[in-house]
Amino acid sequence: MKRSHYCGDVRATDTDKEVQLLGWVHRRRDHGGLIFIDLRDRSGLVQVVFNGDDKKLLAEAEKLRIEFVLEIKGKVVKRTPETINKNIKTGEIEIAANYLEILNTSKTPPIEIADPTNEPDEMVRLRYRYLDLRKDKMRENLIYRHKIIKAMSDYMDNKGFLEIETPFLTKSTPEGSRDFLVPSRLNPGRFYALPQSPQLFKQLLMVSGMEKYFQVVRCFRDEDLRADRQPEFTQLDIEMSFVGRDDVISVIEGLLEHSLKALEKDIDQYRGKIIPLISLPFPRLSWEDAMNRFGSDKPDLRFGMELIDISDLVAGTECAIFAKTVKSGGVVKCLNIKQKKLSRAELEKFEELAKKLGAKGLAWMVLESDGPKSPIAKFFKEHELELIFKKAQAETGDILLFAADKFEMACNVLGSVRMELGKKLNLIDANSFKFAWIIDFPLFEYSETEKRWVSRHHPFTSPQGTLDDIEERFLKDPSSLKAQAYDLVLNGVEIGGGSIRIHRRDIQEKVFKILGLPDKEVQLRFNFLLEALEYGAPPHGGIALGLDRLVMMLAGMESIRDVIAFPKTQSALCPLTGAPDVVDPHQLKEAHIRIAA
RNA sequence: GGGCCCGUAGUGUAGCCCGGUUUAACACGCCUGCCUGUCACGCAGGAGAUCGAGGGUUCAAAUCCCUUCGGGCCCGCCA
Repeated sequence: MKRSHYCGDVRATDTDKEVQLLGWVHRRRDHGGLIFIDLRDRSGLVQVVFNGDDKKLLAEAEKLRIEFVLEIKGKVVKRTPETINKNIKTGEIEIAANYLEILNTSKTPPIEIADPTNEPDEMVRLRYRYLDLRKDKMRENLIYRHKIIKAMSDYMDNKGFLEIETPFLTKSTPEGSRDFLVPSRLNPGRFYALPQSPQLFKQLLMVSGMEKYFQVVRCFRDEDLRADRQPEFTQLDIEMSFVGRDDVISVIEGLLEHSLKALEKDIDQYRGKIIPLISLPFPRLSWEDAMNRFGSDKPDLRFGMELIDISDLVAGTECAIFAKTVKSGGVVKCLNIKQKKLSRAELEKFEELAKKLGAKGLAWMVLESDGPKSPIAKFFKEHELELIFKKAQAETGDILLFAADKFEMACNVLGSVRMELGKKLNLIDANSFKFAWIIDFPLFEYSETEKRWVSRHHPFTSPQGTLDDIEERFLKDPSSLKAQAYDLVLNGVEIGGGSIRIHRRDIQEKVFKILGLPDKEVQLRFNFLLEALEYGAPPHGGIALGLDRLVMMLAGMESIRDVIAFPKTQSALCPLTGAPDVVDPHQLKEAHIRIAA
């Protein structure tokens, strides 16, 4: 049984041809003696007519219901001008059926496949995912995803990269996210871990002399879920030998340019999608600039409203909160909301948000024609206010929001407020795609919970500078050490990150030491890496792109789940299969596992 | 671990604030009948809901209170 055409591909040029179609009943319009069926397959819709000339066939067609699976044979006929349907690709023709076989019937589906406006509760969508995936939106998203990943693979191949698979059953490493563990039946009491990323294997492949590696690979992290985070997700993982930061960056820029262009070819398979126009090279911002100007290490560059640092202007004022903050090494920053009205209640909402994020408060000034209305204006002298207004380019009708805190806290708080304002005040053009590189990240950050310095990227990231430099600067101020790391950001979302790696044992050991990892632990967990670095490891570096997130952004979706065929709920459950589930006691016994009750 | 929002026929919603004229409404879908040019077909009729679950307040609870379950968004977490 073979089809002659896909439903969506039949055209006026096929007129008078006998065709054979396979598909699902999308909609039916039963006029009694005349029945229309919209037949759907992956390619789209075509109208099939049972015109009543053949009474037996018509009687059979009367049995048809939504989502029945059919084999249809018939003749392609041109529609009369007044019956042409411009809304579908096949609207100039229809199929005059002369044969119908019902290959399968269908219960009434809990999801209205033909109605794009009716989107059921996500629980229903995931429970009946195979039906949800029949809808245009999801089908188009999955095709779009396939096309872009295929284009990426082709590009990598053309550039001489080898796709090499790395193990899923691997070793748990300290640092980083929580591992998913897999018990080893053959080795009682021992566990594999699913990889958080193929990081160490791709480095070992560089030691192996593979030079250019890539992999479209699943990664696993047992952390709490978000709209853009799933416990398993897909990366385009890349590693190269003998490269520096700019080499990696230019590969990715070329990759994205190529892949987005390739999407244009198949645009009719995912109508409604925008193919972003991008211009190379992407802007680069140092981490510090990104924090200073946008209050985020993944700034959304689709709108302005940058943060303004007024620390030097308030240090000597009588505004105690501001002056004290600056004196103790913190910063005072503000946002200028140009010519927008916000009620006192709305301003208080933003203060609430700031406090939730850990700020002590959020001060505001409403610049009215008769002067600034503000709880804190009285602490400033006239000329002090004027300097602040000048720096913030504030004029009557503007509103200023202030945060005073340690550098990162003040930036993050105003950065979040900025994003909320951007959404609330409609400053964001949903059709624009702003890529940017964030570079010169700090190598370490201090973990308050662990009371020690931890890697901001990962412990294999090469520091900027020489070994002596590193020792000296670490002793003086660990936060001043910069990493040879880079993140790719799109519209305020981190879609990739990478670094030049450490390829010398002595430096790697030094970093482990700084991180406070006991020698024994290092020996146990990372000895294989340290050893490998001693056998002619070339300088190398790479990057990984989060493909789910990238596709989500490009496809205009708000959730990563809309570009994953079978995702999990926020509590990491699969409503379709019921995973995770209890297992048979025999299986537990074989895995040498006892459940603590 | 914490904050916020949601849960009403198969699906999407209204009703909830301020308890009683509600016999829980509307749209889609479903069922029956009619219909030869529709394409969101139309027309006539019909079935379908213990209002997530449990408890409480009250003469009276979808509506108020408490508990609990499930879903979503966020903070923490995500080298």
